[in-house]
Amino acid sequence: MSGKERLLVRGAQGDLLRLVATGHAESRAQLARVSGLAASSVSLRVEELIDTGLLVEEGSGTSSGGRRPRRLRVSPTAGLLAVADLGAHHARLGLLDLSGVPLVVEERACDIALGPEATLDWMAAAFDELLLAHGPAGVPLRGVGTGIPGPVDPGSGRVVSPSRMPGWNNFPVAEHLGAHYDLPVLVENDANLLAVGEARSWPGFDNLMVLKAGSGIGCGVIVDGRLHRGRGAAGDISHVRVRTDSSTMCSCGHPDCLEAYASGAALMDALSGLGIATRRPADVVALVEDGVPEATALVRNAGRLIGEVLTVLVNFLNPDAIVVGGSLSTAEPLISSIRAAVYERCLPLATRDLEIAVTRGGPDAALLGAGSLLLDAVLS
Amino acid sequence: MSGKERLLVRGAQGDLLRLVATGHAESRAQLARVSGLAASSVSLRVEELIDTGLLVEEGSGTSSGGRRPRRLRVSPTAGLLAVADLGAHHARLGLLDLSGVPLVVEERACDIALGPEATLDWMAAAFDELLLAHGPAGVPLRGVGTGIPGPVDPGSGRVVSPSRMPGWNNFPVAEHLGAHYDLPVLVENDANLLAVGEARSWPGFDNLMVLKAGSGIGCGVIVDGRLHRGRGAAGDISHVRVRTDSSTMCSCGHPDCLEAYASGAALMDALSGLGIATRRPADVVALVEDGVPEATALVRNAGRLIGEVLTVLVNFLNPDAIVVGGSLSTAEPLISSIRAAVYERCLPLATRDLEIAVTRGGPDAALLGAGSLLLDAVLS
DNA sequence: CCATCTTCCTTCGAAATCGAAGATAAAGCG
DNA sequence: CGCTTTATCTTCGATTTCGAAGGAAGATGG
Repeated sequence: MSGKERLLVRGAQGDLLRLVATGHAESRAQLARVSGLAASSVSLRVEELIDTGLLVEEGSGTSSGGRRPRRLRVSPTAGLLAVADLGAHHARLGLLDLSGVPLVVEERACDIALGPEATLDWMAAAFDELLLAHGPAGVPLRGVGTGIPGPVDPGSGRVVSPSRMPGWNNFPVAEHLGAHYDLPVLVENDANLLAVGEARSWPGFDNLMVLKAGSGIGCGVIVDGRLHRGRGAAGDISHVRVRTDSSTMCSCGHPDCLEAYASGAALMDALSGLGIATRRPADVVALVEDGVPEATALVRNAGRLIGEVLTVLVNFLNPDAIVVGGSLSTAEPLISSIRAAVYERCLPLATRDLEIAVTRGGPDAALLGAGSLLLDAVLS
Repeated sequence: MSGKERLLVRGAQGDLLRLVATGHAESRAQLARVSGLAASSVSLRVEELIDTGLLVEEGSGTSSGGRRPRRLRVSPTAGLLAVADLGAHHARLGLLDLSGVPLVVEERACDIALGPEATLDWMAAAFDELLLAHGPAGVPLRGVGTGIPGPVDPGSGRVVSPSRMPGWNNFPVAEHLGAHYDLPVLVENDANLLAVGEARSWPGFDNLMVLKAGSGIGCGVIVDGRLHRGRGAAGDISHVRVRTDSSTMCSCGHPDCLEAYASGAALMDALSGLGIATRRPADVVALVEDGVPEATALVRNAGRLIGEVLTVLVNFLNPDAIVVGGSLSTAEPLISSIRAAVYERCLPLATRDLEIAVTRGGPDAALLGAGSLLLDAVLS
C-alpha cells in the first residue's frame, strides 16, 4: 500500500481538476465558464490531465440546444481519500474517490473517552482494513481526514478545549495522524465538515448556517461559498444564554446555556428525570414519533430556544438558508418550532428569502465535506 | 466639468492600480508580493500605468536592509471621487482622489425626512459646489457614492424598509444618482461603509465587526477582508431581543429590541423622561463626561445590553476585533461595559485574541470606505 | 574604504494564456 | 431532408506572464 507519490498538478491543471472533482463543472465548456480561463487553454490542460490519467472522458452529457458536451470525470484510478466522522460513541468511516464519491462507508462503535492515541490508532487500523477490503489494486491513497466533535485549531490541527472529550485537550491530532500517513491530513470540527458537505447539495446558496443537533449542538458557517473558521472557534452557539424561567448551570460554568436545554444530552437528562430512559438522541426522536407527549414538549421547547438564538444570527448574517442536520433533525417538531421562532422574530428583510430545511446531503454529508476539504490539500 | 471618459484599465493593470490605490502596496516589489504576479510582469504593467498618467513615482521609501523601494502613488490628476455619508440631520461630504485621500471634507446640515428626491438633489448640488471650489482643473470625476442610514439592496441600489427614513422605502437611490452622473454609482448602508473604512486601519485583521453606535445601532461585518452583505440586510443587530426587567415596545412591533434600550435615540428619550434635554447623541456623551450620573448609568446599561448581544455573535463569528464607532463611541463607559459583558460571557477560545476597541479610522472612516468600494466599481 | 549582504528593479528567452476563426456535432424547423 | 441556430471543442498566431539571471542602490561590518 504505497501511495507515497504526491499528486503533481500545478497551477491551472489543479484548478481544473478541482472544479471537476467538486462537481462544479463536467465539460470543457463549463470549465471555461467557471474557471474564467479561455476555452482554448482549458482544452489544452484537460488534454494533459487525460494523458496523465487523472481525468477521463465518459460519454456525453445532455445537449442544451447545440452540440453535446463530452462529459469529464476524475479517473477512478486517480486516488482514494480515507475519511472519518468521529462521534462520542460511533464513527462513520469511508473511502472516497477523488471526486468525493464514496466507495464504501461503514459505521463502527468506538469510544473517544479512551483518549486520542487509542482512538486515532483504532481509526488508522480501520482505514487499513477498509483499504484492504475495498481499495482497488494500484489506486493510491492520497489523503486522510477526520471530523472531531470539538473545536479544532485550523493551523495546527490540534483539539482545543473540547467539552466532552476527556484527555484530548491540546492533542495534536493532525500531527499524530500524519505520523501514520505521509500524506495530506485534514482535521476539522464535525459541524464544519457537515456544513461543507451540505453546501454541495445547495448550489446557488452561498451563505449557509448548518446546524448539527445531536447529543451536542454545533453549527458550521458557509460564507460566500467557503467555510468560515474565524480563529478556529467560529460557529459555536451552544454556550449562548437563553431566556428561560428556571436556571440551570452549564458545564462551562455559566448559567442557562443553550446546550443545557436544547442539546440531545440535555433532552435525555430531562427525560430520565421524568422516568423515561433513553440511550441515544435518536431514541428521543423515536419517542416523539411514537407520540410520547413529554418528549414532544421537550423537543418543541428545544426548537424554540434554538430558534430564538438563530434569530440573532439570521439578522446578523442574513444567510440564504438554515440547514438542520444531526440525529435530532428528523424530529418534525424541532424543525417546525425553529421555523416558528425565526419567522416570528426576525426582520422580514432577513427572512423573505430564507429557507429553513433539513439536511439534503444524507447521512454521509460530513464525510463528503471532509473529502471536499481534503481535495484542496491534495491538489497542490 | 466633463469626466465622461471612462477609465480604461483592463486586467492586471486594474488590479495593480487598485492595490496601490487601496494602500495595499506602494512599490513594485510589494505589488509583486501582494498581487502574486511575477516581479517582471509588475514592472511592465507599472511602466504602462505611469505612461498613461495614472501612477506616478514619488521619491523613495525606507530601506529594509537593501535598496530603497521607489514609492508609487496614484496620480493626483487621475480622477476624483465624490462621496457622502448621509445621516438623519447631517451629512458628511467629501472629494477623494483615486487613492482615497480626502481633498476636502465638509459636514452640512440636511434632513432626510424631506424625502429622497429633495435630499439627493441637494447632495448633487453640494457635490457640484465642492467640485467647483476644490476640484483641480482638468481632473475628471470618476465615481459618486453615498452611505444611507438604512438597509440597501446591493443589487439594485434601492433603500429597503428603512426604519427612520420616511418616504424612502424602495426608492431607487443608485438609479436616481445615476441620472445626474454618467459614472459608476455606489449606494451602501452607512455602517457597512464605516466597516470598510475601518478595515483599512486594521491591517492583518481579516474578520471584523464594526459597530456604529449613533442615534441608531448598526453593524458592518468584514469576513475574510471583504464586506459581508448577505442578501443585503447583514449586520443588523438593532432588533435583537434583549434580557430586561421592563418591557418596551419597539417601532418594529416586537418587544424589547436592543434599539429600544441602547440606541442614541433611546438614551435621549430616557434622559428626557428624567427631565434632561438633549438634542443629539453627542450631547449624551457630553453629559457622561460631565459626570451626570443618570447619563452614565444609562450609557453603562446600553453597553451591557450591546455586549450581551455581541457575545452571541462573537462566539458564532469568532472575529479578530470588535470596533466601536459612531457618535456614542467616545463615551468611555460604553466601551468598558461592552468589554465586560463580552469577556465575561463569551467562550475563552473566542476571546483569547479578541480586541475590542474604538474607531481608528477617524471621523472620515465612512467616506474612506465609500471611496474604497467605489474604486472597485471605477477600475473596470 | 571596500567587500558582502539584502532588497529592489529590469532584461530577455521560455512557457502559458488569450482570442478570433473555424471545425464538429447536435437540436429545431419548414 | 437540408437549412439555420446553438453549443462544444480545436487550431494557431498574438499577447501576456513567468522565472532565472543580472544590474542598481543602499545597509552592514570589518
